[in-house]
Formats: sequence, C-alpha cells, structure tokens
Amino acid sequence: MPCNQPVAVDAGGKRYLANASKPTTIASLKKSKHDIILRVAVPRPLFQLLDYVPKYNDELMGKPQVGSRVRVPFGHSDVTGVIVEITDTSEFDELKPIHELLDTVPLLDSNTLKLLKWASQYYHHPIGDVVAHALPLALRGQRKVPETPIWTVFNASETTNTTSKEAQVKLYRAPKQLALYHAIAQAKNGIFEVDLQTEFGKSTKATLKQLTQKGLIESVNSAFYFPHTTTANSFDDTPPLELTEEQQNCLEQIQAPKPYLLHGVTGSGKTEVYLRAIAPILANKQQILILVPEIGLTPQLFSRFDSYFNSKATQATIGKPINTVVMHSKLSDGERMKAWLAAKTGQLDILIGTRSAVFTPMPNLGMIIIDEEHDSSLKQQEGFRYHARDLAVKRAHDLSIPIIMGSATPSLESLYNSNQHRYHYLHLSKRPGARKRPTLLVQDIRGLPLDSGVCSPLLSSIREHIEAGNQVMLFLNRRGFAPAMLCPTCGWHAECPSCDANMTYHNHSQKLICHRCDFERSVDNKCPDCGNQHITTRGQGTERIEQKLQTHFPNTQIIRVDRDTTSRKGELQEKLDQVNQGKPAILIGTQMLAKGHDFPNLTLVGILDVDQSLFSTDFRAWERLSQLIIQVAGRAGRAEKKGTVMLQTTQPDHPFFHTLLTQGYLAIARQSLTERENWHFPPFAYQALIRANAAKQESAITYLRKVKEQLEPYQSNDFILLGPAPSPIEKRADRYRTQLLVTTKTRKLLHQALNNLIHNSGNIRKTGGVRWSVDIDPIDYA
DNA sequence: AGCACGCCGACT
DNA sequence: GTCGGCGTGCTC
Repeated sequence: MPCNQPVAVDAGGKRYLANASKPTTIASLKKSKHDIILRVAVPRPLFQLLDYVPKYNDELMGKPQVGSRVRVPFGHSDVTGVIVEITDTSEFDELKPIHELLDTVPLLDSNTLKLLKWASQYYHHPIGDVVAHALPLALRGQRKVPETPIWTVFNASETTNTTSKEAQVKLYRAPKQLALYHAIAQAKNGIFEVDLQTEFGKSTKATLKQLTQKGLIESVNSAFYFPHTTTANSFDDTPPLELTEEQQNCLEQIQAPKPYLLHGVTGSGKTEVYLRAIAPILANKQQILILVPEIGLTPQLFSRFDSYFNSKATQATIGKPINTVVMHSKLSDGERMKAWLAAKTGQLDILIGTRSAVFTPMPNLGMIIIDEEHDSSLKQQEGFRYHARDLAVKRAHDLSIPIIMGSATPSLESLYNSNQHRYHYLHLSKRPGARKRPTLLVQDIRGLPLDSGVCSPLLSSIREHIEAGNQVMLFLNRRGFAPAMLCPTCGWHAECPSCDANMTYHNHSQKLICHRCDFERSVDNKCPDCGNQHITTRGQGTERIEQKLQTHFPNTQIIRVDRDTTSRKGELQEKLDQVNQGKPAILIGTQMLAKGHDFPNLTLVGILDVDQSLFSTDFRAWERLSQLIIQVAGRAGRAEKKGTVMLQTTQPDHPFFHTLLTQGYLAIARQSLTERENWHFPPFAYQALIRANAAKQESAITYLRKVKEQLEPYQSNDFILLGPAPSPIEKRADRYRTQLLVTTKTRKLLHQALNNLIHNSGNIRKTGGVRWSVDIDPIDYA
C-alpha cells in the first residue's frame, strides 16, 4: 500500500511539529536510528522544532531533559535553544548532535512549555521566539544559573551516614564545628551555605572545610539561592481592616478554580479582596502571580502585600514569612534573572510583574491576579503580540486554579465573557471611605477662545481649586510643546524625513522630535524654503500648556508627567512623591498620569482633547475614552471635598456624554457592546491583522495582495477580508506600512485560514525586502 | 534571522 | 571575462 500520502495538517493542530516546506509523510515518520531525539526551539523565526541527538558523553553533563537549554549547531553557526520535546522518531535520517547541554536542572517545566506551545500556535508566532520570551534576558544566552553549595551530613542518602552521636564524640573539643554540624544535620534536605554564613558568621567557610576533612559533611549539590526579601517589620500588629459586606460577599464567591471578573469602582477596595483571597492560598504553601500594567503603583502595591502578609495577624494564619518581589521594567538583567529563578525554584511566594511575568515558571502556582485587566499595556505591541490577560486565563485554566481580573472599568471583552458566563462577575459598587462621587462637567468650547488649549471656564476653575489649596490635573494626549512648526509665509512645515509626520517642537530642549521614530534635530532659525526668519508653532502639547499655566499661576507648582519628563529611572516616582505631599499643584500629563495613582488633594481634573477620541475611526476609542474619564473621576475628590471632572468638547450634546453621565460606565459598555454586535466587531467576531512593511509601498501592497489571494478561498459571510490598505500610520522610520484585516465569525475559521497561510507562506514571493507579521486579536490598528 | 547560493548588469 | 546586487531557499 502506498503510504506517501501527505498527512492532513490538523487545523488547530501541532503545526510546529510538521515541516512547513516538506509536508510530513507517513513514510518519513519511520523510526530513526537514534532512540533519543531532542526537539529544540531555536531563536530563529521558524515555526518548527529542530531535531538533534544528545552528545555522546552527555552522561558527564547530565541527562538532557525537556526545558533545558542546549547549544546546538544551526546552519553555519551555533545557537542556544531549549529542548521542548523528547521523542524517538524523526523524519530526518541524519541528525546532528547537540554541542552542549547547558542546564542540568531544566529552566522551564512542562506546564510552562505547554503554555508556550499553545501560545505559539494561537498567536501564529515562531516557537523559538515564544520560548525566548519566557526566559529572562540573562538566561537567553549560554550563561549558567548561579548556584551556591548545599551542605548535608556525609552520606546523607545512605543508611551508613554519620550519626549525631559519632559527631558529638569527634567534635567534643570543637563547639563551633559541632554547632555548625547540628545545623546541617537538622536540615532534612540540606542547607544553603549562604544560610549557614548568615547564622554563623564569616568563619563559616573555614569551619565547613574542617568538617568536610573529618568526613562529617559533604556538598554534593548546589542550587540557586534566593534570600528573604521582607522589608516589613514582621511585628506590625495593626489589625487588618474590617471587610465591607460587599467585599466579604465577593470574597466568599471566589472559591472555584475559574476566572473571576472583579468590577470594583475606584476606591472600593479591590486590593483588600485580593489580599484576603490570596491568604489561604499562601497558607497552603502555594505561589501567587500578580500581573499589573506597565507603569503602575508597583512600589505601593509591593509594600501593601509585603506588610499585609508579614504582619503579626496574617502570620498567625499563614505561619511562614512571605517573599514578594516586583519585577519592575527597570530592574537590571541580573536582578530580573534572580527574581525569575526565585519564582521558578519555589523560593518566591508572590511575584508581581508586568505582562512578560505571565510566562514565569512557578512550580506551586495557586492563583493569578490581574490588576487593571482592561489596560492595553497587557498586550504586547511588537513582535510576539500576545495578550498577557488571555494567556493568564489559559494558564489558570490548565492548572485548574482561580484567576481574578480586577478593574474599575472592565474591558468590553471581559464584560462579554461575563455575560457568556465564562467569567464569574463580581461587583464592588460602594466606596467604603464614603468618598463623594465627583461631578462630571461637559464644557462646551464652541466659540470659546482656547488659551494653549485651555478654555476660560476651565482656567477659572483651576484658579478656584488652587486658591482653595487643592490639586488640579490636566490631560492631553500629546507631549512636547507644539505638534507643528510652520512658516506663515510659504506654508512650509517641519516633517520627519523618515515618516510622513509633523515633527513636534520641544521648547525646553529647542529640538524637533518625531514621535513616531524618535528622530530629533535642532530647530530651524529660518524657513528652509523661503528664508523667512519668523517661523511659528501651531497646536498644543503638554510642554506648552505647562509654560502657559506657569504664567497664569506663577506661584503654583506645575508638574508635567509624560515620557519626556520621566524617562530617567525613578523620575516618575520623584514627581509622584512631590504630588503626594499634597501641596497645591497643577499636574499636566498624558495617559500615563491616569494609571492607578491616588493623589491626596486632587479635586479638579480637566480632559482637554475629548473630541479626538469622540471622532476617532478606531471602534475602541469610546471604550478607551470612557475608561479614562471613569479612572480619573475615581481619583478626584475626598470624603470632605467633592471632585470635579471637566471635559472640553465641541460636541456637548453627543449621546456619549449623556449615557456616561446619567447611567455610568456599564451603560456605555452595554451600548457599545450592542453596537459591536451589530457591526460584527470583536468580541462578536474574531480578528487578525496581517501587516507588511517595505521601503516601497508598492512592494508591501503587492505582498499583501498575494496573501489575500491565499485567503480568498475562505471568503464568505463569516470570513471577511479588508484591504490591503496603507496603515493609519502610513510611513514610519523609512518604511511604508500596510495591512490586511481578517474578520471571522468563529475562532476556528480564523485559525484554519492562518495555519494554511503560514504553511504556504513559502509559496508567496517576497520582493523588495518585505517584512510581515500577524497580530491576533489586535487592539492597535495603527 | 542569518547565510550561501545563483543568476544578471557594469566595470578594472 | 569577474564583482556584487538582491531574490530564493534552508537551517534538524
């Protein structure tokens, strides 16, 4: 019977197992002459694993295991990859041996690898790159895991080991050695040298040597060691807060291993619910993973967790000190690696981190928490475009553990999932502090002159609030001084040479900066076209507003928070600390100001460019605008001081405001969901955005036309192709950007089509240096 | 991704 | 005649 029929490639299936160019045949699946085959993910854009055989004397290095790194020959060079599978069959006859096994203890456990393989298929992204994302930068190369010795009594595993009695006899005149010996003998699985050093001082090393020479102890093992991190004084005996009835009710519902959407208005005490939900998991000696937005209140969050779990009251029920680590974006590579290894070796109890932390192996993971689950920074917007929230839900599902997603303004996707009973919806509607709900004012700016983007009613409001000793916050989604620099005589304006974008004028640095590619140059002192020496600027940026307000309020502190003023390490925190002193101040910033900060005396918030969102072509613009408004509204006002949020718009009668003001976020969300259903937008449909860019627009468009041809057979009412078209940001860093949007009725259809596309992508001619990528569940269409 | 192979144009 | 441009294919 002829058996060279191609095996059908399973749609949702294990594409990375198959060879993309040569379809797997039954004939080729014969047993290879080797009985151990290592299937390795290499850091190259390949959708398959590569097969290798172990090195002949691997016994010396240890047994190759799934999850260990290996140095392997690849083409003409060497690369560091990770063993993802071990089998005994290969479709290749001649397999190269690996060069070196780099880890005797695997870096990634099978659960983590399972998640990574799933992610590679779901996001249609090369497995090697996905696996690399799970490792800290410091371990993506050949660097060995730093290890410290573990000491045990001699022959601990044998029955003939030294008894304590013998030791006592041998050491009767050496009390120091005896004490050390006892410490080692008491530790069942051995004890870290570092721990002995902290207990017995710096002569420990010498004492250990003496004991070894006497044949009483030995060190056959070593492992990564992570010191205890608690900064809280574990004798903090402030009693824990009393939960409100609502909080208690939510907490009681969090029991089953399933996803929970915790919709809690700002100030309703979501964190308190997290803490209580976590405590029994920690008491059960399990670990906790907490995902937070990129720039959050991580230091505050850390101390909240650290002090709560190491307080006297909590310790009474948990019974062991709790190690918490925050993986900041600004940790050094070495520090990151240590935190990662601590989690991976189970020496860390709570890991707080941004989206990439979702891949951290944690052997005893018992619960996942996602704070601000609606935040777009949970989705990676470059390369491997994963959504940390969705992967976390998958991870929790695989492990059968609960996951709590908290937000004051849940994403429409999560609200929809709650409606579908995929997530269990929990609501915290009350603010325990009895803080008053702020007033939302829609300010009609039609016919009003704007002074640097601020209308006069807002300006007088600012004055009132400052004079009353309060703080004011202004939002504008554009940094810099002015978004345009132009010549009033001939119409010339400064453009980025690499992007089709106006360069933004930054007054302070006297520079023109392109906000798309970060190219900067000095300002022109005369028009390069007509020589006119009086070039002017147009439009508003945070920097100009700062300057202008300073002239209006010369004695008030004005604090600008945007990427330009917070790029230095700790600079954001410095600024926030200033605000937290509570003195009257005006804060001016971009979106980054909206995230999670709680300012003591904030009573007025102004959103200056509401219209931009109102008229955006992005169907998610309303969702983002209402989230921004609700988030900042939640920060304005105190128990005794009512807050005000003023929205500047030329469309005061827009139904958006009416719904949001009279009925709140859930009403807007419900309305938006209905609209999305009617228009067949996510979450009622599934999308993939296929992007291509090239030095010439023509090449990118031509490429996507061919991609479209491949997908055309799938076209139907349930499978719609839109494009190819130039991206909203058409040119960036000397490359033209184009896109093709796929919208489908079912997820299955989307994956089938993309699997087929990638399987055949080798057949699509790529000319003109086209680079392409796939974005599953896109949220950014630029 | 990187790298080699190969096939066509303009040069000492 | 060849040097090198990029288009194409492959890495177990």
